[in-house]
Amino acid sequence: MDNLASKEFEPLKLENQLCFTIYAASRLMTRHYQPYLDELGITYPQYLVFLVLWEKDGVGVNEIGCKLYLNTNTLTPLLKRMEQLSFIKRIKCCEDERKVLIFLTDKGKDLKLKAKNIPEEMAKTLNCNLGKAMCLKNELDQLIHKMLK
Amino acid sequence: MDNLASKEFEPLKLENQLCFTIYAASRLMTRHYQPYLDELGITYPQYLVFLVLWEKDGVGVNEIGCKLYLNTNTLTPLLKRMEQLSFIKRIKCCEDERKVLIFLTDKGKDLKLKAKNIPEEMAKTLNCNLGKAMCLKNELDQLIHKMLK
DNA sequence: TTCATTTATATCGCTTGCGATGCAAATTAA
DNA sequence: TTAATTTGCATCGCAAGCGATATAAATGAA
Repeated sequence: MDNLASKEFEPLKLENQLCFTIYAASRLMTRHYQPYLDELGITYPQYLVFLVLWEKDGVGVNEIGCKLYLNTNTLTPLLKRMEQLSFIKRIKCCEDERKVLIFLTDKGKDLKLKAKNIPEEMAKTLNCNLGKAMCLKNELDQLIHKMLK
Repeated sequence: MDNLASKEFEPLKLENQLCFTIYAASRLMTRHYQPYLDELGITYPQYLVFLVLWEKDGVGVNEIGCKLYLNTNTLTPLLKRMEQLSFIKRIKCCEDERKVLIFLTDKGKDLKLKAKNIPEEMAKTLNCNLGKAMCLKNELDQLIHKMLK
């Protein structure tokens, strides 16, 4: 890290941008998942919605949004596509007619089995040690926490 | 990190996904830049193109794409919008008529001065130590390197 | 030279992502 | 109870991203 010691650290150089590294890592990660998700017939953001629903379904749109930091203007069309693919059902809540509850269909539930090995595959292909990955995740979580304030 | 020690580490849990953390950090980072970029009248991906061009302009579309890991199908419309805003000029290369060289206009060059303090502002608002940030960046660069192979 | 291949960029269609806005149901205040 | 406000979701419009495909210029092979 000569850049740190050197007096000519250039803040506007691309290679010094943490933000760009995160941005690039995110897009490359999505690409890296794609072949595996293609097999399941889903996209990466849809995969994230599944991760939420596999833990607990019958939740409102906004509850999914809170967990993924996504607004309804992104989620509504995304969820409609997932419904079109019959992975989920969108059902109006009886107690509160404003709410739309999201339920997994059998097809959606079954997908969990097919997805089971994806994290392992990722770790393998990225030659990624679990401890190190969780450490990196922790650093990023701290950054996220600062940005949410 | 009890998850690491515990036998019930659930690979499909959202909170255990490094990929999601990177994805979330990327989007939140873009949001975090937005007020600053709004002042300049540019978007975040456009800012990245500027970072490339401020270092060296008169480059081909593909050279920008290599540095940002973006393809021409993303860059062409993006660069056309930047030209519409008269930040850049797209000029056919004489020696090789296939190439389109991207040049900054004066307006585009002047923007560098206005952007000068953005990295510093970011570090400040994120309460981010330079050494730690570069360390995190280094970790992510290693991950990126694995995904590019 | 002529035709096939490669290279550089562009076009098309689709899915995010999100600001601005709309709308109906629920809640609160008066 | 009635009106104002809040809440939850949807719609619209635009800018990325990107796979698939197209096109024209350059290069290479015959």
